[in-house]
Amino acid sequence: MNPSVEILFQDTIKKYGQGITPGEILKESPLTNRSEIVAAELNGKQIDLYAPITESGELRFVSVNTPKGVEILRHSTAHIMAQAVKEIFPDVKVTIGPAIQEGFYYDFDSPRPFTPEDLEKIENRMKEIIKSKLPFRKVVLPREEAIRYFQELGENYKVELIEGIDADEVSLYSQGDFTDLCRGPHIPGSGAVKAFKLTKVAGAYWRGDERNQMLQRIYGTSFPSKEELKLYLELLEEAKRRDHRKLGKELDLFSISEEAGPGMVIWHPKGAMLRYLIEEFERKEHLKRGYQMVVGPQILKRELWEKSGHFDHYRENMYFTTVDDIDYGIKPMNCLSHMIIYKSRIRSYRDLPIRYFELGTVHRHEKSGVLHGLLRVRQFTQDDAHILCSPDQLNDEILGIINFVKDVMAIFGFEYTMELSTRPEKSIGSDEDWERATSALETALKTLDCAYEVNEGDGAFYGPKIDIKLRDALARSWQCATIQCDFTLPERFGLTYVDSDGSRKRPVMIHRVILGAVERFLGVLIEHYSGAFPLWLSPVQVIALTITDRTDSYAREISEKLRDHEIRVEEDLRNEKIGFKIREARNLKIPYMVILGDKELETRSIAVRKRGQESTITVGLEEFIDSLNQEIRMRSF
RNA sequence: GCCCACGUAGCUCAGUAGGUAGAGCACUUCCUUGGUAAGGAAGAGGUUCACCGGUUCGAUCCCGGUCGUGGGCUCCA
Repeated sequence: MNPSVEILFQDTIKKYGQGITPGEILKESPLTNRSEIVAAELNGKQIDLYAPITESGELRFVSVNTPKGVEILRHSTAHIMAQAVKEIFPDVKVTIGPAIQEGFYYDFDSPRPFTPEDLEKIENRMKEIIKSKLPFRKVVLPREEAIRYFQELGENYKVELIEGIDADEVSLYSQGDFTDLCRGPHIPGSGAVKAFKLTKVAGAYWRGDERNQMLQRIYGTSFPSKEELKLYLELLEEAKRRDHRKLGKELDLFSISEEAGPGMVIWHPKGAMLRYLIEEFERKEHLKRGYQMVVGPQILKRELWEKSGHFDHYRENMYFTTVDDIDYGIKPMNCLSHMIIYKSRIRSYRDLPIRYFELGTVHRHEKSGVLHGLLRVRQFTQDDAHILCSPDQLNDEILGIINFVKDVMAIFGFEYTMELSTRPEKSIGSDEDWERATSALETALKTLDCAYEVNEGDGAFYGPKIDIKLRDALARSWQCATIQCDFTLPERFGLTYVDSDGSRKRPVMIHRVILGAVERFLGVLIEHYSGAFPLWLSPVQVIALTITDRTDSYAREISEKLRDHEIRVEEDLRNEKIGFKIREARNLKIPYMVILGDKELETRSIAVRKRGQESTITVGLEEFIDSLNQEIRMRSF
């Protein structure tokens, strides 16, 4: 019998001789985007365009303009980079080079670090490789043979990788003289790379383990077209413009002083105002939802941290101090005093749920290398709450928290993703507890129709959790809110309540934050709004600009009246031209300028210029105040 | 904590084959009273180039260390 395969493609089945390749089928297909095709899928499995087909099935093509296609393109670009690196630096050893979210990287073991000049050289060599349109070839070798092959080349990392693969055969891809261990698939040839750029060098541990050898990682990216690459690079530029560290300085919001200490934020008047506004907002929102405000001490005796388990598990991240020969731990979390409040009297099931809220300032000794502007600091304030409830209240409580998060994020205009993390290998608590808590979290997510991902085994050792990650204006995500169930602390601290039958029961504790840390949230918020805060959050809402000093007293009168209506207003009475004052007010992104000259003085009016607009409108002060108040109430952007 | 890069006036940055440093903005004073994105002039400002050591007749520049910042890695109870 003549071996043949039946291929379903675009709703029709056709017979081909065995060994036909997707590339050949593509050539005779009526597809109009043939030049975009980088790989194929046979029965849902990705294969190379030049791979002989040996089984029947449904064939699809993968365009470079799809997420799957661009991943293949980037992965192949990483191989081309490795080829260039090996050609220029033969004594470098290759390790791994996957595609990642926005590009690719490849880790090398190099006797000396790469320099920016090296990157340029590598880029140039890559361009030559691409120009010469080298075909990619796939070879399948028995495992042992592949190990021998890489052993001879001295590529011990590859040998280690293959030794870890549980299969009889492994696939190798070559282009030119370069061969790499790889599952594939790959683009048909180096000519398919249209637009790439190497972006940075960095250190990275072999297999991501800090006990291992530090490797040299080169990051790059690759796009189907030059235009897309350009757009991406422009996005990076935009990100730099929005960087909260840059805007924090320009708008005079905060500083981090070497003198004071790394990871310690110093809030300047405008930044402190921003914080105050956020905190006021939070207090109100929590009171509305039945939380009680509490305040605990900044340092608590060391024994208490031993009792909670923090001393055993978290000591490295804590600060300690000794006063009158007594050891204290500076709090890295707020839960302990909340539990002391709970324990201060006997609780009935009628008291539950109890929701304690604290804008709690904590200190954590984060490793020096991880500090980053406002997003990772050593002292920060959490909008922290601990909910103590009976097991059957868990569902409603979690539902309430998720709704809280949804409401708040809508006000700021954030998009977000949710992740449910389940029981890790090392954990404490009974199966029943874990099941109940996990299902409570899951039920709430489903009830509220939330899209979420599950991270199996990624929960805390004391309970499952939901993490909410914000997407900022540049589609980067930041972990802010988190909801964690805890079975340990109520146990360790002997928390109980008296149930309806008179028996003592153990409450469940939920740790949760909505914004996370005020510092981090503000950092993300600054970038989200690009420093142009909505009126209700603007540290300065209105600035009064005078044209000549003839209107100085009128300006003072106007701003005083605005201040009487709790509008945050500044005056610019400097001996400068109006164009100059407007330019500065624009740079400071103040929502409203009120321009005051002889004309306005004469008619007792004001000329209002709104942020983002070129022209002014002349109105009466009362009318202006009314519209400001309305905008503030709406919290609109 | 690890790898790499960087650290010059309040800010953004230039500079020196190693001979004790400059611009713009900001600041002060004066002139200018000007209607929608930078009016003009003068002045002051660095305990001398993050800090500490070393090499040198001499170091901001070379070498070593420390601290800090940035990009990554790891971590993020």
